[in-house]
Amino acid sequence: MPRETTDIRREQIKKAVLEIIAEEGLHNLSTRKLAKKIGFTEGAIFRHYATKRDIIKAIMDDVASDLISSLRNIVISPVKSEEKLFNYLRTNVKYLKENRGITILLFSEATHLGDQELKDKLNQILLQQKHFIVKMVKDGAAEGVWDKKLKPEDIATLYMGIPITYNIEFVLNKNKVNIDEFCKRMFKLILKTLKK
Amino acid sequence: MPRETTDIRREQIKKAVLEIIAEEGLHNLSTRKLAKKIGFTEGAIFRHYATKRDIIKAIMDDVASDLISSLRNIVISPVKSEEKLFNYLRTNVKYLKENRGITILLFSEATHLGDQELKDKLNQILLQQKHFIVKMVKDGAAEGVWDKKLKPEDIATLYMGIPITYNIEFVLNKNKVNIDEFCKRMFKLILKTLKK
DNA sequence: TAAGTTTGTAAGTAAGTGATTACAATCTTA
DNA sequence: TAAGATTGTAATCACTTACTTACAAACTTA
Repeated sequence: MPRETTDIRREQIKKAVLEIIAEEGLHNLSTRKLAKKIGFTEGAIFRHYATKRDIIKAIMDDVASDLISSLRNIVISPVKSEEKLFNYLRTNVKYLKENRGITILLFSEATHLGDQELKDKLNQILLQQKHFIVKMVKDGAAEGVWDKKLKPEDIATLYMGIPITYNIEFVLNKNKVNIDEFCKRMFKLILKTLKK
Repeated sequence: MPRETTDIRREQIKKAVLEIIAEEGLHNLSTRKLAKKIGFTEGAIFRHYATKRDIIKAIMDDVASDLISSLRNIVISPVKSEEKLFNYLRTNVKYLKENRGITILLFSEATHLGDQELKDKLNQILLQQKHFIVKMVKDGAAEGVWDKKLKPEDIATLYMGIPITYNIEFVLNKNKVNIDEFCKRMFKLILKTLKK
């Protein structure tokens, strides 16, 4: 195997990790399997990451910047609250669908890892998302289109369940769940909850 | 260790499995640790269950009968739809909180196990719950208190996210989330969605 | 081009995994 | 009470795990 820079190798490793997790779950991710997938030896992996957990941590940092920044762009976009919230939901669900490995990492295994550092990272990501929802709901209320008596934090909590539920349904029933249909239906309900 | 019947041992084993999962996660459950927790040898475990997976399967069967039957009792109870739905939510969330091991098994690891038989069992449990929600919503609509134009299946999907979200928040923020407060706030939102 | 750094390999480590075996103690039943 | 079934133990199986070590090849810089 030809030499490559650590930066390139790190990206390859993270990518391969997510593929394995998506296909076989975190519990089936071994450094042996990982090395084979990338096409070099186990020793090389530990040249670029000190431990297996470091790879997971690096991936969670990626999510924190990738997903969160694309959601942030929606939150600050100059469209009406209603359209904005729908865009947000669609982007959120789509991201989870197209990044199965990350979803598993976030909502299943990481939640119960016992590893406090990983838990903190996850918590930060979720808190950031909640913050986005709260902001959108507040803006909508300020615009006068949504109920001002609602607690935005409660809406955020209710909202958070939607992408997670989608993921579970998707895993269990595979391709049966259409993403656009799903988002439209859920959005309709949330909208009814939000309206005066 | 004194002799006991297989029935008694099976219960002890299942209980110990759930304790270990609740404390350390499924990935930290080994037959060695399990034997130590119960107080006898590994060989004894395999006297009462053929494989480790068989234990997990047995536990999921327990859930299917325990939780589902207590939820069924609420669904067929002779109270008003509104009260019924709240009781349901409270019981559901409470069960998940008080049975952390089962929750982990259901919503995290089992979802991504790759084991089709376990997936099927989980799917059955979730479908049953959805069916319950659909029935309650339909009954409420028939009574005239709730919006008949709503698709009960959509409400069921939205509902399903609530207990799961509670669990994630509970794991990440530990005791900070009060169960009664949480249920009341979420119920209020669902009710607004349901009303005409 | 020589010296030092970086990236790879091959072979290994100790520790842990689920499961099995041979055997003994205890219970049931004839 | 004898025979057969059931439940336990201790030792061990073959295998996988994350990670390390000794060394060589390739790249960088003087």
